[in-house]
Amino acid sequence: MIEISLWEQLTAFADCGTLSEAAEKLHTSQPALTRSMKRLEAELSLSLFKRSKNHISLNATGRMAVNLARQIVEEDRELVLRLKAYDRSLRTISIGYCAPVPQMVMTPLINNLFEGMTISADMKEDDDFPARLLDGTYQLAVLHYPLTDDRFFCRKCGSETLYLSVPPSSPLAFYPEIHLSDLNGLSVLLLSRIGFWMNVVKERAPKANYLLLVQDSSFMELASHSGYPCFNSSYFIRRGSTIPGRINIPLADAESHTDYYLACLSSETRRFSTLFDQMKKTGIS
Amino acid sequence: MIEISLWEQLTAFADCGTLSEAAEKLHTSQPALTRSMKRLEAELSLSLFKRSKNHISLNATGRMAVNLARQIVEEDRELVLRLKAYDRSLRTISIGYCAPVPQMVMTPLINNLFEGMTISADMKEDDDFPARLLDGTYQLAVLHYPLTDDRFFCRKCGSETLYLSVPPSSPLAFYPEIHLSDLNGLSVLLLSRIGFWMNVVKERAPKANYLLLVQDSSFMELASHSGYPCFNSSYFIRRGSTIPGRINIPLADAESHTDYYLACLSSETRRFSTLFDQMKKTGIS
DNA sequence: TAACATTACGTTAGCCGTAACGATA
DNA sequence: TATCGTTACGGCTAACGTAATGTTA
Repeated sequence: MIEISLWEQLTAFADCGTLSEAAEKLHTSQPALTRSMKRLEAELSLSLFKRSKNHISLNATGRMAVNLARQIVEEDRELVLRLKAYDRSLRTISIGYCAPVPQMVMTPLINNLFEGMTISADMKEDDDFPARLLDGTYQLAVLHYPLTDDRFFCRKCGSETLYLSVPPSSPLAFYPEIHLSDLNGLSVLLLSRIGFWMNVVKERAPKANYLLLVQDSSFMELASHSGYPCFNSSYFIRRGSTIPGRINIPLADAESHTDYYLACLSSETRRFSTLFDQMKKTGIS
Repeated sequence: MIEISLWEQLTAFADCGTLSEAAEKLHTSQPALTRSMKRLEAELSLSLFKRSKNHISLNATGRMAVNLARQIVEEDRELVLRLKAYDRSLRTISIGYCAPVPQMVMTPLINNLFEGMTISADMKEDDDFPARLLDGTYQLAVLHYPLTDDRFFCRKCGSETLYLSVPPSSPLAFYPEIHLSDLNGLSVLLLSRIGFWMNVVKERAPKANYLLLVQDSSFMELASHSGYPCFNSSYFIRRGSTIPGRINIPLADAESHTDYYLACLSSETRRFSTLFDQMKKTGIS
């Protein structure tokens, strides 16, 4: 069995061209390399080099050995990385959220159920969530569309409806319902981290002037003290926590309502079964 | 960079279940293994084992590590084998012959052209010769059918016709030509190593009683001193070296005549170009 | 003469095996 | 009490670095 370090020294020599240079690169001495290469040849019972009195170079077998050595050295390196990634994955749960409300609802639940684990949450458009589940970036995903592929376990876990929030003084306040396209040309307050909702509103009202706010507090302040329309959610309205002095007007667009779906890999169904159960009971609404 | 020996010791432990048993299997001591496994964990900065005071077993990360370790240990082992095979392939030319005459003609040529190399020759039915060229078992093949696939370089290199050889006293001697099927029911002398010809005669005269002889000398002795029919070849007849006291009768079957084709991998065309040239000039006939 | 590979040689660090220890079933 | 894993310790060898040697461009 040939040790990785020998293969590594061989590839270093191939990269450098001379033993001296390779020795420097490897932070070792030239004689040490000479001996290693001889040891390698001895253990293989193969000649890998053409030697003249003060020059050494690879022969055909040696060149092939370098090709193979590069592979196994790289594999050894990757093995360590994969193992560390696996180990980390045992201690962390990464979740992709397509919208803020599911995260608000689920975060305390998950912290409770998987105590001691590191929880990492992403919020973004959920186009690639299936791929992220497959490649292990996420262990859980909340999407606004169901996954039917049987590599996944997927269940509906709630729904949410968007409303337009305006002061009673606003011209929009007189309509019984509003189309998102009515916002074109208007300035609209919007939180920046709202996942797939961002796509919805930008697609339906592309010509609105969106005032993007990173912080909730800034958003609330502006919403409370200005006349700009903004969005509210059935989740907050249902809980009576609306923006002071504003009314919520239904949106006519079908896209303003969505169902949410919780998904994991089929192979991990059992690991997350309690979470799925709880979400079925409580649900997002 | 983790050395292969450490991975190897890990897999040995996984196979054996206890360090003591693994130590025995590896012809080393138990404390040595304890230290190796601790060193492995230290170099990875990962915990791979659940330890109680007098028991040690793999944790989840450890089990994953074993899976990966098995792979790389196996790859290291295979690397050595592949390298040795490659080295040997540089010093040897393996040739598949579908019949004895091409071998007789080409052996001196090849020994001459590739002096110092080990020449290894196979003789057998040439069904799988293309596959053998592709997988590297053969560098050259002589077939009785052409290869049109452009992964191969293939040229006609001669032909041969089979005759029936009988004493003048034989009842068969009166026919101007004979069908192989006429041999059904008769005893026929046959050399055992005749490649694809064996299939030809056994297919055309399946009910003949073939007296298989391994050695040329035995065959010649019996052919000279018995009345059993046997086969002769245009190659020998053309050179006047027929069996004493026998006549050669043409065979009516189309299969009694064949063309020979010399083939190598397209990628090796240049390496063997001189041989192809010489065979084009001299040819088998 | 500068750069390179190899050989010689003294040193040392790392690994091993034996022995002792502690824990468990 | 037998088995197992860990720790301690002393010894040894394999690999190292320095220095010297020889060769080539």
